[in-house]
Amino acid sequence: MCGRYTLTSPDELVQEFGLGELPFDLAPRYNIAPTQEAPVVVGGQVRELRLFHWGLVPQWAKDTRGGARLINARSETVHDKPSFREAFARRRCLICADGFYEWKRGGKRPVPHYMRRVGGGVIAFAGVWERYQLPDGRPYFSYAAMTTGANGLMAPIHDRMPVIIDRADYDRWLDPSIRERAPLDDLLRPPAEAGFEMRQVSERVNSVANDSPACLLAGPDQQSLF
DNA sequence: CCAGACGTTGTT
DNA sequence: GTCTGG
DNA sequence: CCAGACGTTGTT
DNA sequence: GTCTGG
Repeated sequence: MCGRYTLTSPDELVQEFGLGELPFDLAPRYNIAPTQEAPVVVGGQVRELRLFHWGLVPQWAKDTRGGARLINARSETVHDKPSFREAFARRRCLICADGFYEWKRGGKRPVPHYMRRVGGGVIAFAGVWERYQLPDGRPYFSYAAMTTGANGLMAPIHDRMPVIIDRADYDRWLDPSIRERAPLDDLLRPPAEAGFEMRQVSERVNSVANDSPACLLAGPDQQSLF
């Protein structure tokens, strides 16, 4: 689950996360895919926007590709999986998004759907990140998106969805002094469906080469945007 | 002790 | 690196 | 997540 | 079928 998402209005990140200004240019994105770079918010003294690669590479991995590249982390088990345990305890982040895709399977081909806040708006996924050392000594930063069970809106499409952190909980999720699972448990439940909307979208999104507003055209007739 | 896995998803 | 399996 | 490749040899 | 790339 959660293998593609959007960040169509990056300018909203400044206000949403209380950043001074964007530290780099961000183009609107309609089809963010694993291995690509995308912005996340990390905590510490102050919140900071960073560009990390989607697909967590553990420090022990032989390289940054292949099987040791983890795009999702199950919230139910993240705290004791060797690949995620330390990242969950010490390196949590907020993944900057404003919608995400899920494919409904069972027919002859998977049908893409898109969930967003009603009318749009920033969505922060719960993430964990890692710093990997490349052979030449440079760091490679990466992240994984936490998943949880589907809420009522998602259930007809798929049984998993990303963990979504409410604005009021940003500080707690990012707080590096919290290293246990228990004080974060209530943040890892399926999001309330109120305030979200979902609908079928264009199969254009299937190909990562397509990163344009056309990905969001309503399916199957693809005649209109939201 | 060393060797080998370490993850999620969906599908069967 | 750390845990599990043999 | 889906799309697309998946191989070697010898010859140019 | 399975792996890699984006």
